Amino acid sequence: MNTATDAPAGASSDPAAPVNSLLISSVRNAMQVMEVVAASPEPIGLTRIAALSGLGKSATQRLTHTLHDLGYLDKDPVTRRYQLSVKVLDFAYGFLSKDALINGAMLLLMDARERLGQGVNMGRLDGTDFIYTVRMPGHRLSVIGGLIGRRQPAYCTSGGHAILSLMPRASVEALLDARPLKAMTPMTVTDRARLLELIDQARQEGFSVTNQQILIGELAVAAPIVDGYGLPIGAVQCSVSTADWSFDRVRAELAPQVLQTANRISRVPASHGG
Amino acid sequence: MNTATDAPAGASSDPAAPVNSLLISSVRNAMQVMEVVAASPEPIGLTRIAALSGLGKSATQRLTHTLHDLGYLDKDPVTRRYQLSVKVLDFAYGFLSKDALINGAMLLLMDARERLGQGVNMGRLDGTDFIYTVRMPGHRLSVIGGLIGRRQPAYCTSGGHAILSLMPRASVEALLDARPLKAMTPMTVTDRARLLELIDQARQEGFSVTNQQILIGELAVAAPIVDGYGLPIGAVQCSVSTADWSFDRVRAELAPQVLQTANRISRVPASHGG
DNA sequence: CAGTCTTGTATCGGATACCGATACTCGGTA
DNA sequence: TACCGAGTATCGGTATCCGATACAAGACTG
Repeated sequence: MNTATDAPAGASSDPAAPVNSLLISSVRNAMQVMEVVAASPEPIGLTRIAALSGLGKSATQRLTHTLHDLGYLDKDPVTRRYQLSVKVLDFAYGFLSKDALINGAMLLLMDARERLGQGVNMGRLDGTDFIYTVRMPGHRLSVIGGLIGRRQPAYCTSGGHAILSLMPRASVEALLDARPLKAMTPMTVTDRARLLELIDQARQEGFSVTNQQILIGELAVAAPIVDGYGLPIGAVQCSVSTADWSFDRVRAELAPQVLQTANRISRVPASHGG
Repeated sequence: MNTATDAPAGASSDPAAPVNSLLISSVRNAMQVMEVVAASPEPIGLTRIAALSGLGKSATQRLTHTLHDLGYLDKDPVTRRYQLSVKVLDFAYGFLSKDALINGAMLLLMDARERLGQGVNMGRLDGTDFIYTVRMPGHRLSVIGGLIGRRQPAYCTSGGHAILSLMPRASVEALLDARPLKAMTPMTVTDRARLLELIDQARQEGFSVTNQQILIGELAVAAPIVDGYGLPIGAVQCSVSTADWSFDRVRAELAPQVLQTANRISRVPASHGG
């Protein structure tokens, strides 16, 4: 019974070219489970994983079992809840260790931290998010929770503004329209036009300073890193507390240093894909 | 308890309990692909992935396609080679952000870095490896390549010795026997008896100092972190260059501080699973 | 402590969708 | 031009997932 007429129904609707390569659903499902577990703020049980991932209980059971067996999920023997295991750091290491930008930037970031006396970070755009790839914590607690892989919506981070400032207008607008602009704090700018202004300003000045957009009491400054063609591939970022810093002082004292560091990284020979 | 009466060889084979839950092979395969790509020192093509993972070309094609489509693999449009994408950092963040030990230790590690004037790290055991979970780079280049997720055989790292020193003798021997003791440098101790001595010494002193076991020119010192039951759950580690430090000076000046830091972390209330 | 609910574990069979085999496209090379 | 190696695509058989279902084990109620 060759279901000749039965075109590739289901999700992908492109009638023209649903070529070979449909997705392998179990992989999709397994990754879904991994993401659900990763996103859960605490160890998570089977039923909950099934609910959040939209998979059936049986499927979830086999998936968790498989992932546990492969060593990617730890399972509390008494509560039977799952969480990610250390093994996922292998992927992080695989990524970090061969990313040219990160390796080229490390020393310059360490230098910058020393000169600034503040923690500095590096990150890049992924979809509509700004995601941290390097964190150099400063001398004091300051920005705790400074972990690699943290994501924040690009529109409300200085790093996001810095990168967007060197992207074509159309891409910027597409990103802003891609999802609703939610306020994270009472200070968060969610007005589309105002955001475009801020991004324009960042383009003119070479850096972006944001005021408590993500977190009350946090000022952040960032400058874009560019590749050989002048396209933005990341940003250097530094955040400080309003307890110790004013917006203007950040602009005057930190911004130039952050900008300089970003420029230096941009010039590191093989930092960019080219 | 499956005492080693007669383990029927072959694949799964445990005659008693081949219960439900066999592994989902596509997931196994997908993860295999991810690991191969992660382990490859440079972007890697389809054929090579297939060869290294032991999968067929068709299967590999669909797996890479799927993983690419899901956003876990980046594909160079011209060379058609794959590498891990930033997205894998989501898993790292998912793990790091909810690991109690890491969160509890962060501030103390920053403190330690400041007091020592040296970079400090934290890590734990995973299988036979010591794996870094926190890296606080020091003021100078010193140990570059200091990336999260890096693995090293436990038997030739100070962190490994520190952790092993508080494990039951049988477990230690099992670990040492689990795989051949290879020398990473001419200085690497690969004699089983000698390793046991070093681990014993670490137990007595509370810390372990190693001399160029992994890398020529690198001295390292580490002390174990314990949970409420006195069981080792990680180690604080610090490595310095033989250019600036002697073995004895590390013992005299760094070891006590490292030990103290590890003890402090051990006492952080909710740092351990309990 | 019995009843009830919720969560995890297990089994089974049918339809699905993986994977092996095979062939085509495309660049680079001799 | 012929050759070669790497990536891409198609197709069908059958191994294998997943839905449906039922059982076991705590947790909470009354």
